[in-house]
Amino acid sequence: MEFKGAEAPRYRDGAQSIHRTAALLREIAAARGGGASLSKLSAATGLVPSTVHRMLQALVDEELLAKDPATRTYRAGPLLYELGLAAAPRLDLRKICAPVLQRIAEATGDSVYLTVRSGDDALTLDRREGSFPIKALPQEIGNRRPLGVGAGALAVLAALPAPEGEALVIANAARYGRYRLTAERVGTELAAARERGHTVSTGRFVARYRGVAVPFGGLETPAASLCVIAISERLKPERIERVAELLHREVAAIGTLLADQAPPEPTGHW
Amino acid sequence: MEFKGAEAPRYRDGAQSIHRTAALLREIAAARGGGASLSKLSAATGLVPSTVHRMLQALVDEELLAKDPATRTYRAGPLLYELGLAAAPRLDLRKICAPVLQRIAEATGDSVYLTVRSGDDALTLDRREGSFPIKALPQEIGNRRPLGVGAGALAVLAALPAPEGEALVIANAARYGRYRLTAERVGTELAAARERGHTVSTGRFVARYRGVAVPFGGLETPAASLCVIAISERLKPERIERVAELLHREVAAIGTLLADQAPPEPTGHW
DNA sequence: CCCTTAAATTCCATTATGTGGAAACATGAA
DNA sequence: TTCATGTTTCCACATAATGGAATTTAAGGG
Repeated sequence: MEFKGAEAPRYRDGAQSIHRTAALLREIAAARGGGASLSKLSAATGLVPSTVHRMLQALVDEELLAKDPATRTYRAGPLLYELGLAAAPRLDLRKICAPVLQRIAEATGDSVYLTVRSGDDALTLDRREGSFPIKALPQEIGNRRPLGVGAGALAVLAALPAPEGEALVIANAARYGRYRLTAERVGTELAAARERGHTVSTGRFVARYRGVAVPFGGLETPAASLCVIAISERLKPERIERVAELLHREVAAIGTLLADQAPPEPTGHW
Repeated sequence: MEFKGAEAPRYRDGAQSIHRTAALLREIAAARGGGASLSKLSAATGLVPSTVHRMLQALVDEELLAKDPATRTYRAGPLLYELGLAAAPRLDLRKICAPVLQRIAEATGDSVYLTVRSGDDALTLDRREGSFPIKALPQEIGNRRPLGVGAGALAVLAALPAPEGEALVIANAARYGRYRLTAERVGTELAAARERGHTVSTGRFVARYRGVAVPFGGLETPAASLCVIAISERLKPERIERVAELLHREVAAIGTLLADQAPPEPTGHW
């Protein structure tokens, strides 16, 4: 058995299949909207199509994934939902931030995103739609992308201590190409974001939308960000500033909410 | 490689590892409270301990599971939660039933459970606590057990067409031993439940609690049940009848809610 | 405390299992 | 139609997963 793709086997023992399976699952959670095709998954994981096909079939058999026969795309399946129920987080950031998202959506009329770090990825943890008729919904709840891709995911990086953030940019270097980015570029943006206190999306990947995000957490609590996204015309420079200020105020509010909540439980994840 | 346990390889191709992994994950979701130990998982899956150990380690590496170092038990990990987010169900039974559970909890003062079918298992989809100080909380959200074990899971069976229900009892025959049950016994209880319209737990597995459940769904919508659980003293025969009537009324209410909702989407799961 | 038992973990020779190349088969575009 | 792209099946091969045995660690019991 040879390796086709770039990633050398990062882990030790006889568990290649489990690591490959996990990589596939994460990759499927990265797919927007419709789901992921076999060839996309093959390219993204560096596994040959026949292997991916066989694995996907087994995962569908187990209902970990579901296959749309019309489009031949794969998406997260019922068993994943059910297993997720059993993994209720200790610190339910989604619940805690729900009223905050609501408030921002009402105040701005635009879409609001809560993004957190998960390993090398940014994860869309929650979303609220604003009242403005043209919805900017580039991300679904549960979607993943490399840290640094887009305003929300860049702000998550900015929530981390600088050395850690930069290390993650390096770690993700190989993945940025798919988003028309480079590690250098992300590094520069990250530094700029630290200066400014907020991020603005470059519109490099999704042209018609623009986003503003403010980081929070990163030490006791997970690195995260609040992000407002709208069509570009609705986010001209002067409004960006106003939205950023609003987000900063709400981040402060979350800070006090978290201080109340978080009894430093030794066990486990957020 | 030989097979130690009872189950012969149910699936075809070169995907043993994926099926074993899925079995492990399901088994961990079956564990109450603290989590599952390696030996329990080994026994439950029929895999030798060294194999289970290696797989669990890999799953923990991937954060699909988390290990409590103190008790050396395994439970669902953060990545499962995150992947579950991406698998939002089309028909969100949990959301739809939320107000119903709330109402029942307030009316009875006892714990209320929403249980659904997932393959050969019953799955605790949601729970609400009543005001009575002694809480009957034998199940956590996300917990699994074989269909037929306990009032709620027996009522789920009763929601299915009789032949299908009986077939599932046969399919689960080998698993009932762990719950001090037999397929015959479950079959009898199931028949009785169909007569009566509701189930009452025998208290065979959890002695100090008693439960009453009423089935619903099973055709267009997934087989499910509403269940009220309390300490045995609070569920004497005459109160059981009154609670069962209340549950029947609420089941009817769900029926109309579902009729409004469910646009028969061809794709996928509930 | 020490002794016994059970469970968890590591090790490693063996081979069943997963692999990936190649070829067949679909699908959709021009 | 033909061509190009993506999906699926097939199968000989060698790697990766396996499980028995040995070792280590923890949990009781007296």
